[in-house]
Amino acid sequence: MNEQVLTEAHQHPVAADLVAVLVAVTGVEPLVLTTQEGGLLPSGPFQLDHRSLQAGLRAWVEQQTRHPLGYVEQLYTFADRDRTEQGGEQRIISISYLALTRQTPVSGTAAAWHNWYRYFPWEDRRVSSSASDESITTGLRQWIRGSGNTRQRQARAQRTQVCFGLEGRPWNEDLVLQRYELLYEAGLVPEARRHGATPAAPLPGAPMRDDHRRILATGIARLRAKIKYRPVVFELMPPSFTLLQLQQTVEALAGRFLHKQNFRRFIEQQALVEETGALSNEAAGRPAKLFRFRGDVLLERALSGSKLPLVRGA
Amino acid sequence: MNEQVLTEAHQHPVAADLVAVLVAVTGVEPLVLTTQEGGLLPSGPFQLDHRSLQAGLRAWVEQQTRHPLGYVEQLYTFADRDRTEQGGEQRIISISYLALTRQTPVSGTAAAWHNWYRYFPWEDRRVSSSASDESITTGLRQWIRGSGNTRQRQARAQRTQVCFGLEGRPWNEDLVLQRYELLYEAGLVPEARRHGATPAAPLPGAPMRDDHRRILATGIARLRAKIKYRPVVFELMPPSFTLLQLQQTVEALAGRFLHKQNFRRFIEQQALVEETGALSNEAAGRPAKLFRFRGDVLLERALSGSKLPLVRGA
DNA sequence: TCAAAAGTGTTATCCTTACACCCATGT
DNA sequence: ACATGGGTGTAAGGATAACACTTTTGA
Repeated sequence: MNEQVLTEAHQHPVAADLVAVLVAVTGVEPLVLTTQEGGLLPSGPFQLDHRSLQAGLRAWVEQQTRHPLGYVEQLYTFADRDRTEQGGEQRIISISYLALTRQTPVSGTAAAWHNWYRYFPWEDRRVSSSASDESITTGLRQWIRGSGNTRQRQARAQRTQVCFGLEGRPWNEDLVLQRYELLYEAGLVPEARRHGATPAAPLPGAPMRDDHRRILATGIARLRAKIKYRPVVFELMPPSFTLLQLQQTVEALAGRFLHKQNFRRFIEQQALVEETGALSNEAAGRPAKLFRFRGDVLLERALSGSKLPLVRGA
Repeated sequence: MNEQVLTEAHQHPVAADLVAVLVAVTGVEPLVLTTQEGGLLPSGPFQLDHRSLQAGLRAWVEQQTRHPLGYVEQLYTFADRDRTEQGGEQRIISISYLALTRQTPVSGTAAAWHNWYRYFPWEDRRVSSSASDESITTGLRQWIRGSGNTRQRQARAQRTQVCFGLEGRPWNEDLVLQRYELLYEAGLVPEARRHGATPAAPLPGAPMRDDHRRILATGIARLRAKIKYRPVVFELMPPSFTLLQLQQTVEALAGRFLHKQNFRRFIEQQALVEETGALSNEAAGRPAKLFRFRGDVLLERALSGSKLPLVRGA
């Protein structure tokens, strides 16, 4: 293999881009911070003076949006697909991050918060599925029919059914990325046109530049999965909150309504919150107890839940 | 901000390295594929002729080890810390992957399989914790004492207790990376010396070059967490296997013994396997039924388990 | 007084954990 | 016969899902 020679000497240069999916929630709306009139996520190149990837990301986001980052975790690193629209010589790698914050107004920059369902209307199952669902199923049915052999047609049909919870299958809110990629393959999102797809009937849902919408889908999927087993929601909450506010925050992220009593049991069973003693009377109705997050439990126990059936002794 | 100027024009070049944590299991041993006498994981630079990151990874691993990859998933992208020992001008980022395979002998290359507990002896709780545990607790106690104020000392003590399941706390097998990083911070692994730590008493457990041992820890942690909710173990199994073999494979990965009957219920409850009809009489004792993995279920249902208390209607 | 939200009680069902015990085979 | 591993039964306890109902406030 003559490639072996390259191993030592050449280090093929690439450009590394840092991209942030910065999320906040107000009331019942999940928000994502964008630049360029909602067409891009905050991002910038990884530079030599950045001490680490995270440090670089923080620098870019704070510069572009005047918004300091709190909780940050790495999402995924992308390099395949035609990543930039112009498509120059150099390869670009995107290292993406999920960041959570209490929403604060952005001032004096081109950054803006947008409801993330603007980009993925089909992901909000709280609204009685309207125009969005109609055009999706129509478009996908066409894509299924458009495939060559019966075998492939069946595979496409099944994939569609699983992703969108059709034919009696349950809706799974975690499959955000799978759904987006399905629509991409089916040529139903404008971004796919850059990949030489037939320009099918456009779907409701705003596109983004480069593959930022795909990155956003990755972020939403990760967050939806994570709130189930890690107390990350609290990064999005004010210091004290009512249980309804907490529930509505989770509902905003998951795009689904939750069962009130069972949700409360779910929360109290994890012993993650404690009463502040104060009451809230912001909403109509009866004043609710205010709670605060017990940050200390994160240290005390390593929440994980073994899940495997261990033997007693060991 | 004059950095803004850089955004458009400059793309600071970095080198992107692809690193694979390739795992297999034989009998009761978890194995990882290495090069350089066990000092490195298979790796190589991302090149212009690689169609995607994964494609590049596959190319490198197949070239270095003659071993084709099956299941592959991205792990994490590293860039912080002094990544290379020489530390040149250029920044290097490592994009790491976890790969699973049925073990096959490697031939005619410098690659070799090693039991991964060679690098992390303390992670195997199946052997009655011997020399390894002794020197760890001693070393960490010293590190705790060595901290300035009482507050920090307490924090270190608590972190140690959670990570290593001390003071009545349960052992959590998922905290592989946290444990390694703790030992790194405490200067108890040789790799830390590159970071200017006091050369403390060396711990049992082989080091690796660059930060490959950290990447390996990341891979093990991911795999241990994942086997609990995704049927990835089957990537490591032969086409047909007994339930004991399956259990021992999981035990090898988790480093813990499992409860036989409950493990079987756990498996059958997920309906992931079916009997082949044949029997195995390789081991002593009564011949066991052979099973095969039902790959079809992966398509049928999107296994996920909502976990959130949804309302009936929606 | 009525709408809106808070909060309590209760049930059946399922999963988890932990026992104890019997079965089939090779040496 | 006995060691080794295969396989079954079952009972207690906790978590989940689904009910219905009472309480407290503001308008």
